Amino acid sequence: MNFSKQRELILHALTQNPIHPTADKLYELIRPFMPTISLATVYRNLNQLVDNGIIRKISGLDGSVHYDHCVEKHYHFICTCCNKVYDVPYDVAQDLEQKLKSLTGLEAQSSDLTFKGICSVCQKSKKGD
Amino acid sequence: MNFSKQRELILHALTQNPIHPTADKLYELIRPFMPTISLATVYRNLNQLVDNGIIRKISGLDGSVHYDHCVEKHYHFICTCCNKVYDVPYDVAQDLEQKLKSLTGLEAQSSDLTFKGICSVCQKSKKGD
DNA sequence: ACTGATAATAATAATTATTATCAATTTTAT
DNA sequence: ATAAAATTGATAATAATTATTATTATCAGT
Repeated sequence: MNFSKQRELILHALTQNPIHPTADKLYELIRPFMPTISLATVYRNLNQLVDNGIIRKISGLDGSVHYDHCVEKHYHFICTCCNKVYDVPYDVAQDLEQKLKSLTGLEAQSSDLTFKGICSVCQKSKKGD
Repeated sequence: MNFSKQRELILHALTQNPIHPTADKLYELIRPFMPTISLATVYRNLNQLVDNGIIRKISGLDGSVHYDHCVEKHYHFICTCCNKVYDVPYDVAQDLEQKLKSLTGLEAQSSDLTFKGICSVCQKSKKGD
């Protein structure tokens, strides 16, 4: 992977906006700084960054894929009401790959744990109605 | 939900083909038995069955969503080589929602754990080359 | 500084996946 | 049997992603 301004911007936008954005949201975030950037470039770079283990994909939300700049092990909580993605600390479940191997023999390179529910913000606003 | 032949067939195809198929794959599987069924009907019914907790969605594979007839708690292993989806028994990780709550306070309605790696079939065939 | 090889880009077309629309048909409860 | 509600097939519309193509940027080696 060579250096490119576009890739820098995408990575920077991901790091500065820990909102687990989609490719499209990133495109929006970056355009003010580089109006000429192409959506295809965003997609291409995101895929490359994922392939190189620099960022992570989060799927599970309906429709589009979200991205996460944080490589440290952690999980996600998706609010089914506001669709926000929250981080969940690693100690909720540890060494899952190891347990998988000892129980089934399968060797996983990665694991992805995602919870779904209603976040506290949405629970409060619902009560307030 | 009313009864309909189409829904019966979709559910039956899912149960008889534990390959975690996509909507499109199910369409293929069903057409020999009912050539007039519409792809839209397949999508519509899958969504309804998911909403009623009769089947489950599996996302995480690139592209399309896969479906699982089994409602019993279990997880998945996706082979990055052949793209097959294997079932992983529940005892690999138990009571995750409870641990989430006690550690973070978040209340999850569901959790989804997916491993990725290369299955034994693909590992063997690679060695054989 | 210049060059060739390669990688990356913008713009857009193409593809794939899914949902919405709607008139016609089927199912269910009366 | 019949009316209301639900479901269907066909297709259009939308959304998400990937592929294409001509052009431009990067970088190691002159």
